[in-house]
Amino acid sequence: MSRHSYHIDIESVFEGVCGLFPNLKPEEREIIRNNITCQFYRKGEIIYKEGDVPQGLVCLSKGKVKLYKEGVGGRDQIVRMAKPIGFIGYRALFADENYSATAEALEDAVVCIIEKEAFMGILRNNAELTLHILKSVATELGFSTNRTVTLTQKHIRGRLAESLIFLRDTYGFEDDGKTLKVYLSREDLANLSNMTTSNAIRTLSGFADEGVIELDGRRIKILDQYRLERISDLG
Amino acid sequence: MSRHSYHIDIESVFEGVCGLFPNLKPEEREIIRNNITCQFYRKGEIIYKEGDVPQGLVCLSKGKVKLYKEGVGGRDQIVRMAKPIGFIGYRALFADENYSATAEALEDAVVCIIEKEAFMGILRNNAELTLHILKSVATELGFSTNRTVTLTQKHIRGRLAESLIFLRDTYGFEDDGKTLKVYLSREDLANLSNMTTSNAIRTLSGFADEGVIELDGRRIKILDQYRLERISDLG
DNA sequence: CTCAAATTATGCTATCAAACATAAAATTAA
DNA sequence: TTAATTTTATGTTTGATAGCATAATTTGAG
Repeated sequence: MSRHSYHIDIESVFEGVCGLFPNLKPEEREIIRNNITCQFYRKGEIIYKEGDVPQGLVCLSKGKVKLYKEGVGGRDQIVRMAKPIGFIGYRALFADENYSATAEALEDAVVCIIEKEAFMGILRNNAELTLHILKSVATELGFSTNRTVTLTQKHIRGRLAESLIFLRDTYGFEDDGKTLKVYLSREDLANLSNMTTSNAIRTLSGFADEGVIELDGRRIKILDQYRLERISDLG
Repeated sequence: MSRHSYHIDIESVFEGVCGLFPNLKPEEREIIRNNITCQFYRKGEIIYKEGDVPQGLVCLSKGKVKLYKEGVGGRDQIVRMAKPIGFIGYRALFADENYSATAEALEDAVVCIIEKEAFMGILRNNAELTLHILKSVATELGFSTNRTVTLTQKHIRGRLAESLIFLRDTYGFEDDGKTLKVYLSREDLANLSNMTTSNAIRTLSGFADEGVIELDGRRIKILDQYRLERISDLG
């Protein structure tokens, strides 16, 4: 963990962010350039909280972030896992609402914010860009609806297997081609899969006993992807 | 139920649809006018199926529609309840995907379709309209995420109470100010609330015994909104 | 109208997952 | 380092909800 503040190369962060937008005009790039601010967050720090007012479009330039909602009985539900380079918190911004989830850094992270009105001004004059974003949000709505069904209908093993597959698809593997490139606590894994921590631990051990995965602390190695997918599909 | 095809006043349907869009230019209205087709569906008929390819923007002009996904173990999950005048199936259209849910008429319904390319052409040149739609979809994504949490974390009574409140907010009351203006089977109510039909029947009877609602076949009269909301909030 | 099918109702049983308890191991702080 | 705290692990109990069975009622088709 870095002791003092981390050096942020704003120029490269800016280029990274712009790379997410299709066909920006020079004057639009300039507006973004003049309305972007960066910030460093250490592992475990909160980037924004459920209920906060969005100040702009938040871009995750470095580090992984979990987004979660506080559940009815204290149990959190992770609703999204973000990776760099990508946006977080845009749903609330575009819906003109307060944040509906809390964003927490899972690793040291660099985040930049494009000031709200500057960005919305670009959108109001760029239908292509707005349509591009609409497509992303519509795709995400599809994921969310699917998730509702699987989280409510699959059994514990199916839900956990699906989460592992989801993590594989989101973050990929380490160089060995087997170890998930994300290191979550059992509690986070539980909150992602809608189960208690004990059940996440138990079920994970079960998968390990069956030889589907291998565990080493928070390292999860997927040994048998086919069987994992079958467990997920069968519910 | 009308025996033969129902007479559809295309002109008024067209005006109804355009009323959902802000500030349409005359030439845009003209494009829509020339690319709209109408169809009548009887109660119980399928408007489109999960997996079908969207042919355009579908507008529900008359009648109520349920949208559901087939669940893992045969149990369906209702993901949206649509009312006139409003759109259905737009998520798939904007995400450029096949439909992710099936749309079924709960009553005799009139539906019109604005041909896909004609409509997308308008969007590509109208950032204000696209932004307006983006806002709607972002708002709906918020609902969907909320729903995931409540459906997974609330107990049966809380889920059913929430569904009744949702139906009240969506369809409102009959003239008596108490009877829900939508008549669902117990199975639909169960599929909306993520529970078995038996449990929907049982829990509904429980609410009636407690004097929170009054039942008369599919008529549901909400007698005590405050208590119903408390049941929903407590989970 | 008459019969068949679907829906609603209710009781009983089985089971999955939560809750609780305890302890070992790992991490963090002093 | 040691002590405190958090995380992980595992066993047992409890409880909510699904599953099944049966019957009454309603709806719809012919």
